[in-house]
Amino acid sequence: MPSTPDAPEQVAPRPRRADARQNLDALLEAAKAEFAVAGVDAPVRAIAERAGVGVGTLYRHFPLRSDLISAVFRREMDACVAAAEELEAAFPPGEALDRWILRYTEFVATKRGLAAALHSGDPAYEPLAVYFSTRLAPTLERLLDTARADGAIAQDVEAEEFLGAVANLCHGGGPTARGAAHAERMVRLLLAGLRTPVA
Amino acid sequence: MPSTPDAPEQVAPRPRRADARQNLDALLEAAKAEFAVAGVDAPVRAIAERAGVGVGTLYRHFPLRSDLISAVFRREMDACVAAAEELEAAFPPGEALDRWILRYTEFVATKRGLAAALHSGDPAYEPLAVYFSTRLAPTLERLLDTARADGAIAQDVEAEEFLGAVANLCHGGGPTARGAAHAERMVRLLLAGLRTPVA
DNA sequence: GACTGATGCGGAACATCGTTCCGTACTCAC
DNA sequence: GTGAGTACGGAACGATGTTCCGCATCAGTC
Repeated sequence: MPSTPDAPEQVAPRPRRADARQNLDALLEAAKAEFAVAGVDAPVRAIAERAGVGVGTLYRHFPLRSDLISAVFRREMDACVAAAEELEAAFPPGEALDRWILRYTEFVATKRGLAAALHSGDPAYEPLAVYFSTRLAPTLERLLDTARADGAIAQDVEAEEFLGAVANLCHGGGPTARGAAHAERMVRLLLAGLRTPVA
Repeated sequence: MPSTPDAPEQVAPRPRRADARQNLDALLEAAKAEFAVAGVDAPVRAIAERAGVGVGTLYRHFPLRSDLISAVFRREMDACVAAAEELEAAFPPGEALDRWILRYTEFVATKRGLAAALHSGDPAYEPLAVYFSTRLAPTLERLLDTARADGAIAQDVEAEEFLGAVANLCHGGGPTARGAAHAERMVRLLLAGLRTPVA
């Protein structure tokens, strides 16, 4: 990851007081959970309540709704990137790739409404899109390169393109349970496709 | 258009009283105008005010917000289909095709937020998606067939696929003025592509 | 043309949302 | 322990979608 500073600082620095740090973490966790069940349009009050905190506290840490969304997603993207490193260490390249893509699928599946937010034209989400490209894409690219060098996959594919395809598979079908299963089948199909020798 | 009844009746029949019919038309016109400037999320009160009626009147005609959206879009899709017939009569096949696609582009451009609504999973929008496929796609298919028979275009393309591509070109770039110009350039490029002889 | 029941209208009222504000409580360095 | 400053909670505000009902208006009938 060449052009990204190692720890892209939060917009606001981490709070000095211990209770504030605890609340911030609780908010991020609660927001993640609410987003998973209600999409990114989850009510602010529900998030605050789940975190055991008042809405004022939420707004202290995240002045705009989009700030909270961005923070949660950056956090989960970072976790996704970290998972890649663990998987690379624990599994052979082909299997690491498969496992990571399914991990990524899980990430995307809990982000109902995110695509709409990103395409809403609201400039508040611009940094999130950039973060997506500069963190996730290089990670997958590395996994793909390693797997290809190992002979695990045959096809050549753009990392960003592949990430987009998987995201579309997970979102396009709607939020039904049937849709989720369908999405996973399609993703596995994509992964199988990577094994197919080039014509 | 084989499987579509000629006049797919409104969910509610047209009102008996003359003033009610007038208000309904005013609401549809006002909603179209508001959607064009504010997207489909335009406030209900703004639509009612532009139509010169109270919100109660709006909700009498369209019990759910999605009912109003559906009604406006069906009306505009019908106008789009009607435009095709006029263009076919007035222009040679190739030019009729071009002009219709640009007409369709204009239609899609004023529908910010519609794609998100359609993919929201809300079943209220299902009939709208069906109407899209059963009205617009056959229309374009006829235009394409005629143009191909006339030798105006060389490529073979699925009507629905082409409609989707144009819609994505118009929505994907965001709602900026630059985006609109960009979209039209890309659409014209697509149309030019249809002329390219097959490899 | 007047009458009258049915039809439709307007906008106040309600619930919910994102966001702001400020008195109060807590924390932490000394 | 103490004080200064940080952070908290939730009431309050404005905007939204939606409901409700007293009142106006229309369209047949005599």
